[in-house]
Amino acid sequence: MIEKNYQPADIEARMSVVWEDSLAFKAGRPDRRDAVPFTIVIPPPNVTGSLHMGHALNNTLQDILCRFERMRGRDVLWQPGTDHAGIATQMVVERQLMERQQPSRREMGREKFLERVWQWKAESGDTIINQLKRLGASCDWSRERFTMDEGLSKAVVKVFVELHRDGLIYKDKRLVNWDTKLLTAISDLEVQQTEVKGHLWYLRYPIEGKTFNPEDPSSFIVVATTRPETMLGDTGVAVHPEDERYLKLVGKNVILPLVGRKIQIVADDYSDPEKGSGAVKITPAHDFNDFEVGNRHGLRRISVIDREGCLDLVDNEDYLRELPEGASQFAEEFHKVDRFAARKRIVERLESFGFVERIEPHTHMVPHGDRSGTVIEPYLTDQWYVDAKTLAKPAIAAVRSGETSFVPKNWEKTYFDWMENIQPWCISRQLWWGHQIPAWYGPDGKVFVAETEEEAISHALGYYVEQEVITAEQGREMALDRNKREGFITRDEDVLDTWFSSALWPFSTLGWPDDTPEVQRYYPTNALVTGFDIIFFWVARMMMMGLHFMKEVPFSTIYIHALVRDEKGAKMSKSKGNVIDPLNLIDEYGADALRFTLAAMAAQGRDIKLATSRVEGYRNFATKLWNASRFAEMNHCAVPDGFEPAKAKETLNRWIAHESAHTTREVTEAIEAYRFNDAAGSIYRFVWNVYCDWYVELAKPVLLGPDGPAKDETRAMVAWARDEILKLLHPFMPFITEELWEVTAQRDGLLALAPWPLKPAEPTPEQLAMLAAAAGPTDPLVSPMLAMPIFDHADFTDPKAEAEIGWVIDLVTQIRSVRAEMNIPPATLTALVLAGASAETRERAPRWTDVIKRMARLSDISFADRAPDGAVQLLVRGEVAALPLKGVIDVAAERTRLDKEIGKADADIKRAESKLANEKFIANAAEEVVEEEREKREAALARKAKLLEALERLKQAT
RNA sequence: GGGCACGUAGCUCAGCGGGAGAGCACUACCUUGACAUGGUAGGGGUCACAGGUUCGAUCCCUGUCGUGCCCA
Repeated sequence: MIEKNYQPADIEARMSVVWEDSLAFKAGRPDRRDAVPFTIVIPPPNVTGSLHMGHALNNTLQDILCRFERMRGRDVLWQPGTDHAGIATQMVVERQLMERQQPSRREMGREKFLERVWQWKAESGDTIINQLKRLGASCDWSRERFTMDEGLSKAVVKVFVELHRDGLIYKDKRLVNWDTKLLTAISDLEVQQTEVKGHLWYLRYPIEGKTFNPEDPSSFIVVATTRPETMLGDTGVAVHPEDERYLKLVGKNVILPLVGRKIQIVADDYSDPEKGSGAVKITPAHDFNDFEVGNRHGLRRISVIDREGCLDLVDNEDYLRELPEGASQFAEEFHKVDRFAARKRIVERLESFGFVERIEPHTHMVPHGDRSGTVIEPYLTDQWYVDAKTLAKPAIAAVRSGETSFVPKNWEKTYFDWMENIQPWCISRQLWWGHQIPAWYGPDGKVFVAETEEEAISHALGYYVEQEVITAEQGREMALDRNKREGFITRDEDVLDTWFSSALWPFSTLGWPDDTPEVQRYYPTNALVTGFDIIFFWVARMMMMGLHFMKEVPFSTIYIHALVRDEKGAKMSKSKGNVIDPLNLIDEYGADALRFTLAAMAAQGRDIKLATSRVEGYRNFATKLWNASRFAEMNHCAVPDGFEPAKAKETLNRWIAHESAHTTREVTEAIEAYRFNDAAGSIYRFVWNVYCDWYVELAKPVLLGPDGPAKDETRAMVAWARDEILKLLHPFMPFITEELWEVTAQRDGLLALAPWPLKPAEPTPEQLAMLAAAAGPTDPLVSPMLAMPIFDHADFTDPKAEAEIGWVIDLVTQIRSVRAEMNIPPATLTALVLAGASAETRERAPRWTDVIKRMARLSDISFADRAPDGAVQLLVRGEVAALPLKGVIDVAAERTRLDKEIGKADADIKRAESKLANEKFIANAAEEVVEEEREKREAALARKAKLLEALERLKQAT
């Protein structure tokens, strides 16, 4: 029994339990053992996060694919899980500690702090998972993974050790993006360039051997800089090799103001003669470009800023080397001054000595940390790097060859551009929460990379015995006795970039490095569904790691969806306060409505500006379906055993079977092509504008009429078409459809596992051979080329039924329209006269008398040779339908109406004729197009003739 | 500066070489036995602008203006 009102919250709560209890989403169900697998790995959300609109969209689309393929009979694995999100999570917990005025991370120490983070993960880790369940995500929840699980950690260590062994991971001292607030290195991708209004300072650097005089330009060279405080670390000045202004100065030295260091003027292309003064100061330890210039000219690197962004001068050997007397006093004065305060003070000091020529306002891009928001400091440290350039090569080739393809295709360009210019990937982070790097250091700092500490110590002992640092005897003792080797080697404190473990997600979640049945069966995965913002962070790295370790691409299709924005097109962000919480929408309108909205708006290549009114509209759509199902129930509609829609006798029933088959094809093809919006639009139209608006209405007289074969068949067909709707709609609106499926009939099983109305074809041997030869997409069932369906009922067509029902619809629509135009009240019934009707119409009409009378509010339908005098005359598919309204209608108004109609016909005739008169059109246009134009002309001419006749009759009547 | 999108009804968006579409909003009428979270009918657009290609351009090309995003 269907409840009177559609209450999404009740249904959704109940269906979640039903699915969970029946293990509906479990991969590898026994009944699917022989089925072709279909795999998607979820983009793992941050374990401490909560569901935002982007997740809602992302997971809705994945769920549509998974539910669709599950219904098509495949063994679906939608692999769920969460990401430990190193920096983000550590920040959350640290903030908590601060708010609760508890000991800080450093005060409590690494071990205690990590315990604390795990505790927080245990408390909040279920939040997002439960939210995904509320959305209806049909993941195999029994397989949930976490990037810091034991198994996944094992994969991480293995990958690190192997890449290190192969020389693809290495340690290097170079400039990194340093976050002075979080006190860690971050990767290029985590840096956001932000436009900042700053200044360009023009500084005078005195030339060696000349007496500095601010009035004498030959006594100094002017350099322009945006960061005057880094001048303390300058080790050169660069000018362009072809810049004639400075040619004779190249090779000479300048004396660094305030510091007294002697530095060289070098010629380098990096200096842009158009910019600033054409001369730039070179600070290799604090600027990426300067670092390169320094390398080219063998300039020293002097770090003058510490990890917290303060000047670091006292006891700084690099800084103090070769400085004149008195330099240490200056160092003490500025030591530990914050970089921005130092900027001000140094400029003041320079000004007081006349070293500042001028200051210009200057807008430029300044790097900021995406998490901390603080200005990133290029900082010289030892970090671990991945040789991304080498790993990128196969990843580029795989997309070039089409083994993996992007949908929409234009993202491939973005992918190639980035991959072809890829930089070494800095993977070490000075954090505590994450995978600790499996590297140990011996007493002299030598690195031993190994999967376990035992392994590392054995390598180390072997090495140091060989090096005669320890004796063989000592080595043996230390190997045997844990206490004796205590502190001999120490583990690298750093952890890995979160994205390092995410990069392994498509195979680590399946149990790799163990050779599990899941790895065999579900790798490579079929589709990856994600937003463009993580193509670099995640997609590219999965491609690299997948190809390197599995020798196969991780997925054959990468579907890139849009960003969800607010109604005005602004990116949703907490700081702007324009965030729409998907859970609020679910509470208010139901998960089905939200899902349908997102799917309907997910047109390729376009951002989604979410308007709540759309969600409301689709909630109404769900209500409509609910009520239509109630109607079917009230009329005892049920599908009898062995019912075959294609064998229906009644035209109306054949028509809905025809329309249903058409919709099935449309929806199926659209989902296969990732055109979610088209699929949603197609099913929406079918449910509302075909099934509800016409089929059910046209069926009412039969259902309310006397019992008999026609009524039996109609009851069956109403229920059958409803079931087809439930199936087609299920991937989009799983809750309401599953509920209706359950309550409308005795079922063999869940709708989630019911067969899709249109089955994919098994590839033929020829197709398989073709596939092997082409070495193309590895997934025959989703490859468009091979998706030649075996139709069951979906190839059913009945043009005759379509024509007949089309006539009924046109007739009713036109009568309604003219009634409204003539202001005939709904309560007034009118008669209908079919004038000069064809044999076909005379045969058809009696079948629809009840329906037409009911829907067009008629008292009677009759035939006549010609329309009665003073009647309103309509042209329906070329024949006259007359409403004798003498006395009721305004004759003048009717004449105006007819004139307008004639005008339209004239316009059509004119358009068609001008085209047909054009020789070039006849010569060049396709034959069908020309023929179509002729038909249009004939139809319009006929229409006009009839209308003129009608007008004539009207005149006679008055 | 380079790249990628996008300017279509009041709003949010589809469409895309052969007569402009949806939802919401709006107007009028309707509580008819699934549904007022509804029904019926209707108004509303030189498809940003200017050139070009074509028998034919909202659609393809070029340019201009405007908007957004990504990378330097």
